[in-house]
Amino acid sequence: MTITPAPPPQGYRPPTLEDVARLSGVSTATVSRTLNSPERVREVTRLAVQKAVDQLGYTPNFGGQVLASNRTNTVGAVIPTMENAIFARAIQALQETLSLQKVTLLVATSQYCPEIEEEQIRTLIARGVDGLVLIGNKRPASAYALLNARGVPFVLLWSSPDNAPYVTIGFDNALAASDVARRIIDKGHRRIGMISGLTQDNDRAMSRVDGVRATLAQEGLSLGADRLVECRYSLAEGERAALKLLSGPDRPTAIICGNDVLAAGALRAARALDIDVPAQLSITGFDDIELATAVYPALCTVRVPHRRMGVAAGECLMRWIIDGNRPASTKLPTEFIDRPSLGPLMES
Amino acid sequence: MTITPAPPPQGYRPPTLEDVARLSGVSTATVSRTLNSPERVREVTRLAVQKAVDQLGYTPNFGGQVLASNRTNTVGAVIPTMENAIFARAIQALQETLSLQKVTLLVATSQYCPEIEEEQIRTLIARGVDGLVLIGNKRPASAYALLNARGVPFVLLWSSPDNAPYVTIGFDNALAASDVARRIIDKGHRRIGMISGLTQDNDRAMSRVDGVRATLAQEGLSLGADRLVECRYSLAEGERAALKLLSGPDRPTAIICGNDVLAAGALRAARALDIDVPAQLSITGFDDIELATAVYPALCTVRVPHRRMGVAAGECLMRWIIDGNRPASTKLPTEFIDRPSLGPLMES
DNA sequence: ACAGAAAATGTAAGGGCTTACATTTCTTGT
DNA sequence: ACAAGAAATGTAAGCCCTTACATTTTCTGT
Repeated sequence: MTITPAPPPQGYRPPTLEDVARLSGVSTATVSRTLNSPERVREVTRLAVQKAVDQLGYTPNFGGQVLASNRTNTVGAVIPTMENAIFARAIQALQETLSLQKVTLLVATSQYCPEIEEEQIRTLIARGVDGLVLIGNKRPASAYALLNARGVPFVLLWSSPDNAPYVTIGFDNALAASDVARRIIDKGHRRIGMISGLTQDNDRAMSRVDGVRATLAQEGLSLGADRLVECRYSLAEGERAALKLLSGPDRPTAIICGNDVLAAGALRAARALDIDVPAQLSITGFDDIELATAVYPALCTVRVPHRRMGVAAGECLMRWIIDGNRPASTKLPTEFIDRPSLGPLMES
Repeated sequence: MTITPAPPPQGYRPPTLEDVARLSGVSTATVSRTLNSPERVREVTRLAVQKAVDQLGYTPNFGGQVLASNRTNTVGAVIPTMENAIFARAIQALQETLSLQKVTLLVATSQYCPEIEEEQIRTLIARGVDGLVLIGNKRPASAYALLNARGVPFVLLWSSPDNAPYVTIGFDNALAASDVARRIIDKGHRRIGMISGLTQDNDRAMSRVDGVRATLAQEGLSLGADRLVECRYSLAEGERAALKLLSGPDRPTAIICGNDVLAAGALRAARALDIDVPAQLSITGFDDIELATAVYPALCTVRVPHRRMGVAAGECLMRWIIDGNRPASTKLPTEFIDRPSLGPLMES
């Protein structure tokens, strides 16, 4: 069995536009046109060029293209993490949308850290991305300055378009969370706790807390320090946070979680403490990822329009890049998903 | 509130190397050196150049760099899907490793489809990636031809290095699966079923089935058509497959799943049929993603060295790209993770 | 069949950077 | 203080493509 794959033939120089032009007997301009706007080339010419291209195995040189056209056909996205399926799916949708326009997506992650995010934005800009997709609207002014300095089109996802003067494709986090709280109250719950992601630097997490707080307030309830725990978005941290909420006196009968991963952690905590869900404790999540139905009982949650955001971001950004006009923001709806982890308050 | 962010100043032309050279009173070559190999420039000069760079806010033009150096400092990876956390995490590790060398990662997904994968490889090559990371070793000859034609360094992940004449950083899928089967047998199980990912086009799935089959054979057991179901890697499909395995007569007392997602699906099926895990049915997974401990009971599984593969792939590829020598393959160990979803056979 | 308009093609000028090689400047050892 | 070698810097030739504009070919209507 041959172990060494054919090495690049030495002295081999990949064919260039000029080689194709020579072989097909036309100018380089015509070859370029054949490749980029075939409708502007007569059929016979086009065929001849095509033939030469195939024969030589010609592939355009990326650097040359970029230098000459001043476009990379690349869009960048910076997401907090790929490990939460919700972002992975949105990115997938974005990618599919962009690839329809022959645009490639560069994905970077920030680990929810503003400094890393800014660094990633810088890197992507240095790579000449034609546009950017970012999550949320809370970031240092220096990051926005960077974006504006280069005039790179960018759209924000996940936040509410109401909250920032940038093109945003998102949904009303506060309203959705508020709705969850309302329904929990309607089930009779009064001792309600919340596990939130870190609200520092995270407008979505903040809005969700605000929404819950506002609704509780309508009922004269509050979300005191003993009823609200912030932690990073991980199963283990969610579990720890829930243990804390559940171990005090007067423990909550319902816990609203900032996302499904935290809720799954809370579920694990309930199991560890031998607290039945939903009979003794209701738990709700946010996102509606697959995990929500993998756990038992299945998580009551909020469905976030991740795919629609991804698609819309791609379309919106491409429009902006191509015609140069800053498009409008879009607010998408969320959907409350009722599942068994939320139940009525039982008298105890 | 201003709605329109500052537009790119019209007539604005980003500063070039030459602008920096002029301002700092040196040649463009020196500026280039200052940026790319500062140790070759005297300190006073370096400082002067740095100052000019800062003053002008200079950023190298990507196209120019690529064209002149014939390197993009980009590596591509094609993975089946981002929605399985195992790949997401490996990619994360790869990305971190590459970024140490100022290399950017382009990620594409194939949805486990060989044609899409080939198309993605083509696209990445057209974008001038300096190297590629691919999952598995089973793909059409045309895909390998593509890779060889351009002489792009590439490494394969996840497969066993024994199975293909390419640089591979993986582990012994067959052995790991075999080990799982062994342990299940040792717990007394004899009626053993398996839910596998689609083995067509997937050497890892195939190897896992082979491993299980071999071990069962040692005990005179077989994995007949009634005991092996193939399906796509999703929770719902795993559930459906398990329902099938569990609804026949003489149902298995243990089900080996091709990954954790399938196992979580199987767990859901067991719950639907009111079959207790592990008392009446043992279930094992593969990967050891977070999901494995989010479900109840926690999944017995095999820990796959995803991060190590990602890191090794990055290092290996960069070495290859830089010094031009094809590196060796690496086989990493896996670890059996014993958790409650696997229990001894109970007399019934 | 021909003028004039439209379509197709060609010419050639960049675009910004890296780097081989040439030149200048600095070190070192005596 | 000077020659020889080392270090630093400069010169200029590409790298490959796109596109504005110029030229040629084809088409249209009469």
